[in-house]
Amino acid sequence: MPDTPSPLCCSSLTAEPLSDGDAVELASLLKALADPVRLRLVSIIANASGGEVCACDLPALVDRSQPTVSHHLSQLVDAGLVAREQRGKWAWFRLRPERLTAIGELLATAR
Amino acid sequence: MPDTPSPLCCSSLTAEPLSDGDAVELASLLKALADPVRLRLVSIIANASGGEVCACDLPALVDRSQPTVSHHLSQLVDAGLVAREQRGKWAWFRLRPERLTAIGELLATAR
DNA sequence: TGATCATTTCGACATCCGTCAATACGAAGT
DNA sequence: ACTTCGTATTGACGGATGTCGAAATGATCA
Repeated sequence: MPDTPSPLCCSSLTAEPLSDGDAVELASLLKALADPVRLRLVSIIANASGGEVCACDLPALVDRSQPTVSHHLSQLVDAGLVAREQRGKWAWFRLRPERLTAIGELLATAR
Repeated sequence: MPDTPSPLCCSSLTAEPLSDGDAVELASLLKALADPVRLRLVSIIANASGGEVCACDLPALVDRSQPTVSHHLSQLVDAGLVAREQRGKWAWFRLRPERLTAIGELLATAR
């Protein structure tokens, strides 16, 4: 699990043509976000009071089975967009804003 | 073909939980971008001198067959990220920066 | 150690997606 | 009209993805 992925920090879509490797990495990041359920999970976590949400509440909020929600959360965590913390028997999730804003700034520099 | 899609303009990921419909629409936009070949196409177009590229050059640049490139370009056009113009027998493509920056700003407002 | 409860993993299924070869379409020129 | 050449569409194939029920894992408490 790469904690500090490489190309997000400096590359811009418009500064120079994307290398093949950077394109694959950026695509996998965007793919983690490019699903309605995962987008709603992210926005729910972002809007939670205290900035964190218990996994136990999420299946009802996005109207999916508990295994499905767990699957989507894993993808968000793997992409580095969301952080997972185990507290007692509950799992809590919070946003990693740096990652989101990094993607955002990369796209926002289009000209 | 919606020329002015609704939720991109005002909604933020963090302002309030995404509605189901907005999530679907945003997801389809991100999905259009979440592919290595399409990302490279976008960055190639963005870096082209004159801001536009002839379709005839693209298969070689992204190392895919002509039908595959045409398919990807269609998806980018359908998503409103790229504009297509027929000139003689050649098709030229240019970026639609507003759409890219809109996505970017939406993601960049994560907190 | 058992029992209980929250979460993840597994297995299966249907659908979607990227890809190419073959074909069809369209615009220019002869 | 016919040919040529660039681009789009079709059809098919393999692999990835979203989904769920069932079973496995892990953590707490009695």
